[in-house]
Amino acid sequence: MSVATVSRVMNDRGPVSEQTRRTVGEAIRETGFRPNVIGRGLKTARSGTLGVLVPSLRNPIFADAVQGIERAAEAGGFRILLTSSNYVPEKEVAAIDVLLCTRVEGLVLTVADESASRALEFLDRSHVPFVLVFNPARTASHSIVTIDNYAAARDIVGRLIRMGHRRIAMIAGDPQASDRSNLRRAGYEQAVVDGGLRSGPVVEVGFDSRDLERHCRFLLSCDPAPTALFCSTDMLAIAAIRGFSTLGLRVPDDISVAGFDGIEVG
Amino acid sequence: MSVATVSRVMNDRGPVSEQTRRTVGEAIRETGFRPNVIGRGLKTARSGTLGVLVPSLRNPIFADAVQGIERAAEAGGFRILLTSSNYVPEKEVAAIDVLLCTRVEGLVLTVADESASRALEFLDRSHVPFVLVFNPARTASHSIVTIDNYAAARDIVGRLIRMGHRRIAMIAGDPQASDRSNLRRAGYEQAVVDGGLRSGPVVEVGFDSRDLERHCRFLLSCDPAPTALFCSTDMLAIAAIRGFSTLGLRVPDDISVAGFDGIEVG
DNA sequence: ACTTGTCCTGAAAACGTTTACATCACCAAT
DNA sequence: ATTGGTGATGTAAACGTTTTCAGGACAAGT
Repeated sequence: MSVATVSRVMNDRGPVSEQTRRTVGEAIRETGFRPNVIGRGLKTARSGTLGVLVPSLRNPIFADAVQGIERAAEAGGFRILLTSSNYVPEKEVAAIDVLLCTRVEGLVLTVADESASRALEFLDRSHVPFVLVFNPARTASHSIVTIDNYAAARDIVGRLIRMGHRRIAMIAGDPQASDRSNLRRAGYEQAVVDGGLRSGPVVEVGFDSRDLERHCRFLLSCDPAPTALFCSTDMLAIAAIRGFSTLGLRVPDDISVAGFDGIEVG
Repeated sequence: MSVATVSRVMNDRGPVSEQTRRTVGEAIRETGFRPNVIGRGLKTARSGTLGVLVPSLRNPIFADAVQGIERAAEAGGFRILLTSSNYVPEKEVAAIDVLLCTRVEGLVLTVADESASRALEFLDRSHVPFVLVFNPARTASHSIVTIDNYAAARDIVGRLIRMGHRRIAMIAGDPQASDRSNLRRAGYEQAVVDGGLRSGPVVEVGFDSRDLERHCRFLLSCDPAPTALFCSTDMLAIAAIRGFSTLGLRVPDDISVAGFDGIEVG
């Protein structure tokens, strides 16, 4: 019973007599032997892991995405190494670097757009396959999975117009931080023009949605006051709903609020 | 410039002349050399990874927990290997097994209580340190991090009573699935008794909270109808709020709803 | 000149696997 | 009796590190 034989038994590879197969099997059970995948990895040059990088798990859209990635990875026999950047661009590159050191066989990631180019050229040099999620394609050679932010935003706002709204405000994310925000805003503008309306009050907010109540108050003070609000993310929409409700307004009775992402709220 | 020297440079360990340090540094930069942590792991018997197992990332309470774990792990120089069980007990044990094969140096996990004993004896045999989260301690020798579900539930319900409610319903999770649910229910009963009230209508639901509207309708049909509802999780509370609102009720005007977990909703 | 010490560097073993190759026993066909 | 094939098993090298050990160079103190 050499190590080679044990390896053959564990992997069902190569000829092994029924006799030894049993013997080895018993020994494994008795000793609680567990193959060391890191030893295996060294020989086979495979880690069996995929790296995942998201800004934060506190946004359900990323949590959902990770959940899906995990499910798919498991089905393919991969484990996932999870890291989050907390929206800090430097941490993105650093995190990718440590993932590469662990020899992940692939990466699934969402990066802040401003740092995309830095992170991307870093990745390109690494020759590890990667997929961008929620990020617009920078060059044709990258795989991405995302949605048509422009068209979707246009559709949502179009729907508000068809519901009879004539004055539609928007809360947009930081235009520096993300192309998504810009695309969604462009969709909004297009829909408003298509509907023959004037583009309503638009406020741009950073990542910090804590003082959203202030923005809500501003929107209400506009003349004419908007009857509907389009937010570029669901997280903003939720914050806006809360903001309006602290201000004594009812959603959707007093003002309609539409979000973007389709987060599951319970 | 032997491999030993390179190793010394990379780890700042042992004496290296300034001259070679520079030479090696340049070579590393030129070739884009990245140390192979899995080779290192083989020698040092350290993987630098922690295993994390949660039921699902779709429940924000777990997503938040994972986020926190990830932050702490990173601070300690660890990476985390994330798996989820989807509430399937068999997958829990299987997942733990693959994590052990990858030689995680520790585990942080939330298991379904019914499978706790199986998973736990499995872990005990492995001699890998682990911490249970959201799980009640089974034996004194296990590390856990959780809360006093009983006392917290009692406090919440006590607060509802102090707010003037005299008829308080409860929606409890599956009593088979989780001790949490039972403890929270016991806290509820205690608070009701302490308040000199009769224990209101209580419905028990499984994992599937989709037909919660039906339960809401049932609660409203009770005589006397409850003026407040205590739910054993925030997810249930959210679902209940939605249920009531489809039924045309306003929360909290028409009925108060209290949850449990402190999920961040926006 | 000699020891002694310090600083630097390389050789080699070890970690736990996989795998190419060699060996051996056995049986069948010539 | 030889050859050849087949199936079972062992040997040893290899993967990329770390680490122990053994030099080698060189200066300083005797």
